[in-house]
Amino acid sequence: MSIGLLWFRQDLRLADNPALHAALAECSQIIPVFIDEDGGNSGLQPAQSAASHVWLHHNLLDLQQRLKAKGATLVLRRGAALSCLQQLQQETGATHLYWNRRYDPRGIACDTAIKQQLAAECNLRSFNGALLSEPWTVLKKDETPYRVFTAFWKAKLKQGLATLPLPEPARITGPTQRVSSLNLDELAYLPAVRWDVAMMQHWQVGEVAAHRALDVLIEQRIATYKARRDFPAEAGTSQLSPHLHFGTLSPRQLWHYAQAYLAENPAAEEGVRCFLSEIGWREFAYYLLYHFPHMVDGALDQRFNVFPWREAEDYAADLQRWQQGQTGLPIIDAGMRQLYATGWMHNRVRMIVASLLTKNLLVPWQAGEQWFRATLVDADLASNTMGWQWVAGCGADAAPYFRIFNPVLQSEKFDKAGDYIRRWVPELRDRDNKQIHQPRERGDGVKGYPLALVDLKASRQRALERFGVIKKG
DNA sequence: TGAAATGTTGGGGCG
DNA sequence: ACGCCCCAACATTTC
Repeated sequence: MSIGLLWFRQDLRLADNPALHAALAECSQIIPVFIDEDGGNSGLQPAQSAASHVWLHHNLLDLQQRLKAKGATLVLRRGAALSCLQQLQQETGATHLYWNRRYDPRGIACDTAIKQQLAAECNLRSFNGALLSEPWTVLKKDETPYRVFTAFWKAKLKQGLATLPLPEPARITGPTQRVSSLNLDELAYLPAVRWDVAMMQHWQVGEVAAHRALDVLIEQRIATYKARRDFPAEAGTSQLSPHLHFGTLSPRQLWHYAQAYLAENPAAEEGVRCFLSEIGWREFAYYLLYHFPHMVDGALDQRFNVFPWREAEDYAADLQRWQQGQTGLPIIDAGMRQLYATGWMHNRVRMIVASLLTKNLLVPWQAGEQWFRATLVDADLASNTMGWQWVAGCGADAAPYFRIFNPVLQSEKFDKAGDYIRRWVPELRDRDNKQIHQPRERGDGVKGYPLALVDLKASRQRALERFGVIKKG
């Protein structure tokens, strides 16, 4: 008789789950487990990913219920993964251990140690559940990793990605013995002050909800995705990012459903291709993180190691106004308030607010990345790191140093009627459609809204001068 | 997956 | 009728 430990991490789904699939094929009893590796005093403090922890709480609740309906009970533990798994193996006499791989440096180090330590007691098997293909399978001719997205994506598409998603199992047989578990509440992923309740009104969590959201994307949005995704007032994006982060959807499922839709609707090709290339950017993010692990906290482009960002005591007040959506720049404040209220921000606006912080305000990208990590329900180390470095100009395929967004022009272009701004900055509701994009100036008669934090023209000039140093290498 | 400065062109007003 | 100026509207270059 074989007993399999199935370790859930960022793959909180039953369908298209390779580790689960293999465990069911090889074991007569399955013990699903989730470990709170960052709880207590180890590693990151909870506050550093507060919003996504709220999502995680609800997602674990969903997984618990779905597993129970199939016949298994989710075991919750807290602590270092290695010791938790060692203990579980001894308690249960498990013969196998299964997981889907992760690609961040800490995760890889942890998993490698487990493989070494548990190999004697357990048959260990890991799978790809998070990516279309593994990072090490795509390299340039000279066997070094790509640093340019289009070349990377072309090479990846050329691999052929035809594998069909795995089905959801009908039944998962749990162990005959009782396995002790923490209660979900003991993991304390919900905050003491319940700001999470309002935030979660914007979301539906779990695997069924993920597939509903996918249906909405395919049936209502993907055909017009290319044309509509850039307008933050519209529901033109997929909004699947938290589902991808926690794995209630796999990129392989997205790929398959989108291709199936395309086969029936050839006219939607442009939209489908555009959406799939966004999945490609996610692949690229994981790929870069795997090949260049120092990206987590340092610039990919080493020339930026000596870049003269402002010092913390100098930028602290500006950073705070940016975080609170009180910069006096309408599109910026709209975005930052949407983020704080809903745990999500439209991608176009993410680029605009990030450009302001890193270029106009010369605040190091790490400070912005940290705030996004704390406030986004989709907070994802790989995507977040790549995105911020891309905007700051120190990443792969990065925006050149001179590409500085003008938030007023961006606003006029992508929120022409001011709907997005009015939704999130009610102080400006009564401005006309021309005025609503403009920075708050002295004597413009608007009440209860701050004067602009920076002069856009002067701060642009300052950034050009300072970033110009990088150009010379 | 820019913005701003600079260059070019062509229509209309006007002397 | 003609040249001149102005200035959109677009294109190109530079940061």
